Parts: sequence; structure tokens; C-alpha cells
Amino acid sequence: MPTLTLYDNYTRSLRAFKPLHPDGEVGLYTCGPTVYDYQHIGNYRTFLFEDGLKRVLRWNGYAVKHVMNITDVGHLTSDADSGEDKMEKGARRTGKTAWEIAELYTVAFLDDLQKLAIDAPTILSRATDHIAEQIAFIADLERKGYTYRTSDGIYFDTTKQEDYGYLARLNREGLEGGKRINLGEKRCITDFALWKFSPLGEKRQMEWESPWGVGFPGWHIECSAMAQRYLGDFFDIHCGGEDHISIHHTNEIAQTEARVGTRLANFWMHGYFLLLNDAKMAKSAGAFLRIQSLIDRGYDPLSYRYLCLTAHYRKQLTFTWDALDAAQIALDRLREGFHALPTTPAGTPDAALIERFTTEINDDLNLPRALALSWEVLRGSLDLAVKRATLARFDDVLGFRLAAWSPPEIAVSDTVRTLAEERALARKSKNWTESDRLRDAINSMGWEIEDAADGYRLKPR
RNA sequence: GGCGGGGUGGCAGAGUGGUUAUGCAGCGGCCUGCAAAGUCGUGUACGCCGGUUCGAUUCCGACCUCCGCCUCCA
Repeated sequence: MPTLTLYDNYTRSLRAFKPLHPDGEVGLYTCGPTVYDYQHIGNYRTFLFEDGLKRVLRWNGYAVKHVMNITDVGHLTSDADSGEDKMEKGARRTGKTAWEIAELYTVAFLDDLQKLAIDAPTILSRATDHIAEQIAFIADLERKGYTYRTSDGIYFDTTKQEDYGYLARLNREGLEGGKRINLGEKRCITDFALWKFSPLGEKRQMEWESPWGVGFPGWHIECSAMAQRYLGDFFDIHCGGEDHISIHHTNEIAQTEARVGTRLANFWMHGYFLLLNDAKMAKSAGAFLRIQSLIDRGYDPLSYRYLCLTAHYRKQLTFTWDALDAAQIALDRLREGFHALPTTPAGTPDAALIERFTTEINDDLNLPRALALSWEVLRGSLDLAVKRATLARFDDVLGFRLAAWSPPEIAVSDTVRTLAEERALARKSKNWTESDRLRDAINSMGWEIEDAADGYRLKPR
């Protein structure tokens, strides 16, 4: 079997994947959503990439222990240390409590995952359920001399590490040139908050006692703490969006190196952005599309999965409605083609094609090529039972739920049904004028009629 | 200023030193009473200028241009 090769952003190279614990599960941590609002389809591109990674790992015979965090506290709205907490802000905006907000959007998130056929993580960990771990982490950092206190919180001193920012290849001069934030009381531009104090005289909805005072954890600490808690000091793969490279993941690594001396994960992988109108999709920019937005326009959420699979995860993908249309049509044809293949007798997958498929997906997740191979199978001249078995196997990775699909049953009104029956009779007596008139009538009522050897089918236009 | 990624046929998007994915759209054939659906077939596309080479879209250099990150952000 071709070796699984993955691109590791830490070493900036393609590396053969070898699990750290050959007999155990592969440890995978993926940065999850901040649940102060709905996620947009750009967010889901990254989750789809991570789902593809999991499926490929499983294809290679690995069990995967997947941990995903739910950020339900501590993620600030402006620069890393001076903005409002997103949860508290969301609560004010909607009149709900911060806790209700978190619950609402967590449920919505999980629902979207289900719609996209993204497998749920093994462990879904909420930041607010792991405050103790985060405090313990910060206390360790403090003991080791990596922290300092300002009037509003406890900060991580990034100057204590020679190789701070290695993941992003940061350098101090470059950062100075492009700096867009105020230092405030921070000693260095890259220092970041570990613990933030509740503002004086203000009662936050989410706040906890700590050795440093009442407050809440900074954003970066939750991932390091929870990843370590569930996956250990050094695990296999850590994923997230490309935007996390220079700040969030850089800081996770800094904290972990300070505490236990590892870079947390053996592989660091990143999903690249979905672009809309030649710019990234961002909540702050106003126009963002949700999965529900696609459904409202009549698309199957899996058409978005299809669209994402046509591009490699390490390249930005341009979203256009034309592209989604193409994906929806292609998905429909793939499903219909698969559905038309006989279920009996049961076939076995074609070994040579499985090998080629493995070669593609093991080449740093080349899902576009793997998808292209599906079309080769569907339209090729293999035995039909073999075709079906091969495509079903491919679907373990592609995730289109092919085997579960059947043509949608859409209720046809009696009027339309009657017209169709009359047309069938007209055709039988070769009354083409009447037949065509009835077809026009059916069309004008919003239905398409497809003739087949054994009758006809009605489809909404 | 630093870090990184692009510019491929109408669209999206793979990939490769010579045989040049895939899907959608278009065009043509078959099928059909005619259509639709289906099916088969079809396109010398690789930003610009040099260089290397028998040969470059693919390698090297310069240039133009677009995008992302370095605030929040997948």
C-alpha cells in the first residue's frame, strides 16, 4: 500500500505519516468553533478538510481519537488582549445569557456537521468545562517564570523563548514593520493573555476564581490545556485554519514548550480559506453564507461537500454559485448513477482501482483526484456489481452517503398525474399533437416529464 | 516591512519535462414520433519576458498581477 504522506507546516515539508504509538489510536486535535454566532461555509471548509483527514487515516487502518474544542469563553473581539469577550458581546446583542448563546450555537454547529456528513469528534470539549486544567497550566507557566502580571491580566512572556514563532517563521523586525496593535502594558508585541481579570466593579456572566483573581482564561490556553488533557504532551496531528498559523497555533506551541518541552503535535496541518468575491469570507465583513443559506436556495448541503472535494485543502478555493451549481448537478448524477447499479449480486471492489485511489488520497489528501477516479469508475466498463462495490468503498472517504441515497419522493398532484396519464394514452395511439399539448401543460405546472421504456417519470422543474 | 500561496480551456479545479485529470457549461452523434433524460464523442488551455533542454504549461531567473496571514478570523 502506498505510504501516507502529509504536509506538515511545522517543518514545511511532506512527511511520511507514522503514528507516535504504533499500537494505539492516532491522536488528532482540531480547533473548533467559537460559539457566539453561526458558523459560515468558510469555517466548514476547514471542518471538511479535517473530516477528510480522519477518513483517510481510517482508510489506512488507524483508529483516530479526535478531540475538538468548543470555544465558549475568552475569545476576544479585537486584538488578542483588549477587546470584549465574544460570548458576552453575543449575549448583549441577543438578550440571552452567554451560556444560552453558547448552547444555541453549539447545537447549530453540530447540526451542520451532521448535514455535511462530517463525523462527530470522539471528544467534544468545552472550554468552560476545563477551567481547572487551564488554571493548572497557567500556574505551571508561572512557576517556570514564563508569566508576568499587568493591571488586566496574566501574560505569557514570549521573549523567554529563543524559537518563539518558529511555526510561522516569525521574526521581530518583520513584525515591527507590520504591527497593527498597541502594546498597552504588554512588554512585547507577541506576548499574549493567559488569564484576564474581570473588570473592576463589573460582574461578568462567565467568570471564575483563580490564584490571580476573578476572571476568565485567554483564548490560546484552552487548546493547549484540553489537547494535553485528552491526548498527552505530544500527539500525532493538530489542525486548524490557515489563519491560526501565526497567532493561535504559535501560542499553543509556545505554552506547551514552556510547560512540557514539546511542540504539542508531530504534524501541524492547516486548511486554507474559501474565498468569496475574491476575498476571504468573514463574519466581520457582513456577507457570510451559512449552510442554511445554501439550503434556502435549494441546494443539498452535500453539494457543498462535493465542491470542497474538488479542490486541494492547501489551496484557497473560490466560491461561486456557478461552481456550487456544477457541484450539485455532478453530485446528483453521481448518486443517480450509483443508485442505478444493481445491489445483487454483491460485488467486490476492484483491487487495481482501490490501489490507485489509495495512491491519490495518501498523497497529502489528493481528494480532487480521488473524486475524478469515481467518475472513471462510474462511466467505465467494469462489471456493474464491481462498480457498485468500488464506489461504495470510495465513499468511505468521499462521504457522499451514496448507499443511503434514493431518489426523493415528491408528491405529484392529481391534476398533474391525470395529465400525465392522458399523455401516456395519447402517445399510445400516436396522437403526437395531443401528447405535445399535454406535455406543455405539465411543464407549465412546474413539472418535467421524462419518458422511459417502461413508462414515464415526473420531476419538478 | 515580514511570512506564505496563486495566475491553467466559458466556469470551478487537478496535474505533468514529451502521452496534457475531473466536474459543469457548449458543440456533435446515438437514442426519441419530436423533445427531455441518458449515453458516446469533442477543446494543442497553461500571466509576461528571458534562460536551461532535442523538447517547458511543468525546471531556473526577472517582471506584471491577484490573494491570504502578521488585528478578530476556519
